[in-house]
Amino acid sequence: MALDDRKLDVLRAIVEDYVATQEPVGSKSLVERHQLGVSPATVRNDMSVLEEEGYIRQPHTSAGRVPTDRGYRLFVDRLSTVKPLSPAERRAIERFLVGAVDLDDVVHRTVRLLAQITRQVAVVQYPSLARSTVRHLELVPISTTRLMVVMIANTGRVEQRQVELPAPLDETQVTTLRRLSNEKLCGSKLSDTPPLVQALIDEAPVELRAATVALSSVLLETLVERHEERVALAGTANLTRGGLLDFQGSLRPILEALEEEVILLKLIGEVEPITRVRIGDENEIDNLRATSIVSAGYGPGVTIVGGLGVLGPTRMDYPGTIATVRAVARYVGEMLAQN
Amino acid sequence: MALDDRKLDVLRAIVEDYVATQEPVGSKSLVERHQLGVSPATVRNDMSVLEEEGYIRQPHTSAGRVPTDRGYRLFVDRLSTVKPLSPAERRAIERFLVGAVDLDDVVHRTVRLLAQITRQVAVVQYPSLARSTVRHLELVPISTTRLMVVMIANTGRVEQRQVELPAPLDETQVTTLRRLSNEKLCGSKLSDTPPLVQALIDEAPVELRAATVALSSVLLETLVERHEERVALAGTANLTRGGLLDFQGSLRPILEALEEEVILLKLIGEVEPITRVRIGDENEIDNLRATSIVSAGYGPGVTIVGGLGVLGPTRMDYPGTIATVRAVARYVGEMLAQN
DNA sequence: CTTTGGCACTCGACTGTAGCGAGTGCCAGT
DNA sequence: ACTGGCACTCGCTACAGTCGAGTGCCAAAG
Repeated sequence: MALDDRKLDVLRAIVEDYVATQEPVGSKSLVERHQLGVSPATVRNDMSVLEEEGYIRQPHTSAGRVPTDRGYRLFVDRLSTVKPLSPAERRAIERFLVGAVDLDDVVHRTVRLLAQITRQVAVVQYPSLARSTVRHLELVPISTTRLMVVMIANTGRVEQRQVELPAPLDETQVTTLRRLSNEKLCGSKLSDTPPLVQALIDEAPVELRAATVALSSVLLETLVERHEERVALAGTANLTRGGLLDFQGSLRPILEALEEEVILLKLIGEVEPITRVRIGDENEIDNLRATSIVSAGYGPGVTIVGGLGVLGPTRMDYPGTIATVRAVARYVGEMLAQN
Repeated sequence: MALDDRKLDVLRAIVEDYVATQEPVGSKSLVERHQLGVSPATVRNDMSVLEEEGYIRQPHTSAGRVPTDRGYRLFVDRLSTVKPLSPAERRAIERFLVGAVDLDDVVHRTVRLLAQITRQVAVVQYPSLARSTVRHLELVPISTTRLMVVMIANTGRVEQRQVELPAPLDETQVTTLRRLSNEKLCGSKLSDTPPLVQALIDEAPVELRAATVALSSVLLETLVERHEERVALAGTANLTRGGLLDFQGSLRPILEALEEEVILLKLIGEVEPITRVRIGDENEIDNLRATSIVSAGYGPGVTIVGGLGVLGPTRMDYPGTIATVRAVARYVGEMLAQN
C-alpha cells in the first residue's frame, strides 16, 4: 500500500519529536506540536497503518510510537532535507582545521572536531596507503647491516620500517639502491607495486641483489599485503549522553567494537565520495545493531583516499549529522589538496 | 591508636571479600569465609574501631562494611603480598610481545595485552622524546624549497616534520646540512639540544645559514618545546564490567578524562621504575576520583623512557594488578633493550 | 470514503504499606 | 578480652491501588 502525503508527514513528525524528546510520541502531543490540520483520531489511524507497514512500533501497549530502523530509513531517504550549516559552524570548521601542521595533526583535529560538533563518536581513517602513490623512498643506514626505509606518500603519510640486510652495504651502494628504487617506484600506486618490485629485483646489479630482495620483501609485506590502515577515534564519552536510554543500558558491545580497527575500517572505509548512512539493523556488525553510522569518503579533488564518519544512537539528528559529516569531509579534502 | 594484628587481618579480609563479591561485607559472612578464630561479635568490635579510624565505612546503617580509599591504601602498603604471576601468564606475555616488528607494534601489543590480562583500561606511553637521544637525522628533499626531516631516536621512535626553506637548496647543500646537523646533534639527549642547535646555526657556512635556522626552529618547536608525547589506550570496554556498580553509574567523566592525552600522561608518565598506585581520592584529576591507577616506568636497562599502567575501579585486585603491571613493564624494557 | 468525537480499555509509572532479613550496637556474663 | 544474646535499623522486595497518557474501535458527520 502506498503511503499518502499526510502519513509521510506524520512519520516525519514522529521522527523529529522522538529525536528531540527521546520519548515515545502519542497522537495528541503530535497534533499539538505540529500543524497537521487533522485530529488526533485521524493521526491514530495513520499511525496504525504506519505500524502495520513496519515504520514505527509501540514499546508497549498504551505507549506512544517510536520509529523503527525502517522508519528512519524512509525518513532519511525521502523526508529529510539536509540542513545547511550555519556560517558560524563553517567558520568553526575552517578555523579548527587551518592551523594543522602535519598529517597526524590534520587527522587528530578532524576527529575531535567531528566529535565535538555532532556530539557523537567520530572516526577518521588516515589516507589509505593502497590509494596513495609513492612520492619518495629514503634509505637511511642505521648500521652497516641495517637500513631504515622511509616511504613518503603523496597523501602526506610517512611510513618507516627497518630492514635487516643479509650483508653489509657501504655508502655508495646505499645511494645506488636508493636511486634505483626511487626510479622504479616513484609515482606509482602502492597497490600496483608488486610487479614493479619484481622488476626492481631483476634489474638490480648483482652485488645489490640480496639487499634488494630484503628491502622488497619488507616493502611488500608491511605496506602492501597487510595494508597498514590507521584510524583515529574520539568522542566515546558522547555515548553516555541520553543516560543509558539509548543502547538499552549496555555500552559494552559498542565499546568493544570500537576497539577493533578492522571494524572501524569496515564502517568508514569509503570508496565513494557519497555520504552514506547505515541505520541500526542495516549494519553488518552485530555489536552495533543499536547504532547508526554516517560516513563519507574524502580526498583531494575527486579521488577518495580515506573515509570518516560518526557513530551514534539510531535516534540521532540525521539531517544535521549528514550535513556536518559531508562538510567536514569536503574541508579535509581541501586541506589535503593544498599540500 | 595502634591497630593490632587481628584488626589488620579483619581489614584484609574485608578488602579481599569486597573485591571478590562487590558487596558490603558483614561480620558473620566474614568469619564464615576466613579462619579468624573469633566470633562475629568480636569482629564487629574491630570493625567499629576500623570505621572510627576511617579505613572502612557503611554505605547505610544496617549494611555491611566497605573499604574506604584509606583502607585500600593501608591494604596495599602493608597487608598485601604481590602475588607472583603464573608461568602460564609469563608465557602469554612473552608470546604476545615477541612477534613485534616495530615500535608502534610493541606499544599496541603491550597495551592490548595489559588490558586483556588485568581486564581493565590500559595505557602505554610511547618512549618519551625528552628522554631519548638522537640516533640519526635524515633530510629528504621533497622539492627544492621543501625538506622533510626525519629524526630517529635511540628508543625506536621516528618523527618526521616538513620544513619550508627560505631559499632553494641543491643536492650538495642538503648533503652538507645533513652532515653538519648529524655531527652536532647525534648522540645527544633531545632535552639538551637547544644550546647545540644554537651552535649548529653559528657554525653553519653562511650560504646555509638561513636554511639551518628554518630547520632548527622546526626541530625545537615541534620536538622539544611542545614535547611530542604519545600514548596508546585500550580496554575501555572493561569499564562496563561490574554493571555500573562501580563509578556510581556514570562512565561519562572517566571516558572524558581518558580522551585527554595530557591527563593520561600525567597518570602514567613515570620517572621512576617503581610501581606506583594511586587510589581514588589520591588522584589529582577530579574526574578520576572513583578510580585507581597502577603505573610503572619502563625502559631498557635501568633508565626509564616511558610509563605504562592500568586504570580501574578502586575496588580492584591490587596484588594481581600490581604484579601484572610490573611484569609487563619489565618485559617491555627487555624488548626495547634488544633493539 | 475520509474524518471526527466519544468511549472503554490497557498498562506502565508512581505511591504507600507491610514483612523479611542481613547487619549493627550494646550489654551482661564468662 | 571475648562471646552470646537481644533489640533495633533500614534497605529491599512484593503487593495493591491509583493515575493518566495513549490506544483501538465504532458510529456519526462531512
